[in-house]
Amino acid sequence: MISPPPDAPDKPPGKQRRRDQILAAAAELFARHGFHGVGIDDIGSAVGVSGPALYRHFRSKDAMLGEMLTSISEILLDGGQTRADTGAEPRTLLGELVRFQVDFALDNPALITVQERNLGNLTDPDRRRVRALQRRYVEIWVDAIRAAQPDVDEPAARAAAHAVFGLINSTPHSRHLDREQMAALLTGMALAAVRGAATPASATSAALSLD
Amino acid sequence: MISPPPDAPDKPPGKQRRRDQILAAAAELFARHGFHGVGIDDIGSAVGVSGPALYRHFRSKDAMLGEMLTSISEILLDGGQTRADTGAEPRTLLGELVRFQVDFALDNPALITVQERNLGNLTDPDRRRVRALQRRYVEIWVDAIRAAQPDVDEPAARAAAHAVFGLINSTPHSRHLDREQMAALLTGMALAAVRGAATPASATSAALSLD
DNA sequence: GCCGGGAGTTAGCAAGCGCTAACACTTCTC
DNA sequence: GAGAAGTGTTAGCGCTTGCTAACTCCCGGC
Repeated sequence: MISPPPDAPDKPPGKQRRRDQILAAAAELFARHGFHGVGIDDIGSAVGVSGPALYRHFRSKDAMLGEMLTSISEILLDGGQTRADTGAEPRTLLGELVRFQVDFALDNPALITVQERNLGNLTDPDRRRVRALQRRYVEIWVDAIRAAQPDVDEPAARAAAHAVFGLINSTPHSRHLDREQMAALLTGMALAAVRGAATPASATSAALSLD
Repeated sequence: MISPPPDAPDKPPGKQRRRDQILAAAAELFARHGFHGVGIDDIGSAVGVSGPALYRHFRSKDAMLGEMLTSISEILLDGGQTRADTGAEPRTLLGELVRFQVDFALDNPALITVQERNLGNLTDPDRRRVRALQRRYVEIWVDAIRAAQPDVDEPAARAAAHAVFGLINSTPHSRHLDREQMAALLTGMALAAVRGAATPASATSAALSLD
């Protein structure tokens, strides 16, 4: 499920594959039933081993969720950062960020679902780590939005970023379009929504008027 | 001898108040920790009673979630249906629907969160009921979107509706604006997003161009 | 003044949970 | 070919969970 590993950590490659396989299965189950709704045995049998064998690869069930969510956050932050570092034109950068988030959400629906729903099930240190990474990712978006639309103040841009995430991450809940159509639709809607975040007071009446 | 099974929501008003109080507390807890992450004792102590007292009001913990989610879905469907029945002009109706959903999300963040995250924890019959109600609500939106923008085909309109729900329901995750500003921002973004759902193939390039 | 039943209490059960212990088998390495 | 390391197994522990049982208290109606 994890499309590209963030980087190849200096672990034995065979063991790393097993870990990833377990994490992918766990992500699917966590997404469907929630963290506490999934047992160790469920995860084990999903990868063809039974129960406690997982403790050869992870210290605890909490550690699985922790590693899952930190790796997602690192992938997103990394992807966002490299795109921001290109110094592209504001509207182009915004389009790139949207595309990136859309692609990730479409390719990893289970991971997106887990990240949205199970942040509260992390241990305190893990949650702090993930929150910090997420905050930096949001900051990239806030800067990009404000660069493209200077009339949006910072709190509004932050709220707008979260709203756009909600829009894009709605992917797992609707599956009636093929991938390319869905990507195009979400990209178009997300960019339009960002434009709609400007001058929110008048946006409503403008939207209600006929064009 | 054995007291009657308490599962009739339309009974004495005093008892009804207690039920609602319990459901509100449970919603808050379910939203924060997930269904399986909350114990009967947690819910009880949140309303000032301890543990098994809740079984005077609900048949089971599953029944609490079931009643919670069905009542949300009924409220949303009802609100959507009455607005659709006014026969208002398409763009006006769309604005009304957006406003309605925005208000509900801003006023009931815990309920919105539970509905988004804990549908999978329902019993099978409850889930079927909730799903049916939700489908009818989405259908109202699909019709409204297509009435306002006939060039959007039905599957795209359905996906767009889900995306707009994701946008609006992102409310619980961002709390840096006051209620009115937040409502205006979300309304503006949602309506812009719906407009952006038209002609998705060209929307991306259009959005990337300078205005 | 009693009494029937709604609403609460504590004790405790059966099941399920995460996790450890002890052991078995395969695969490198020297 | 022996040992180490890695990956799996089953048995079972201690704890928590949802829920029931048995009992108490309060309160309105006759």
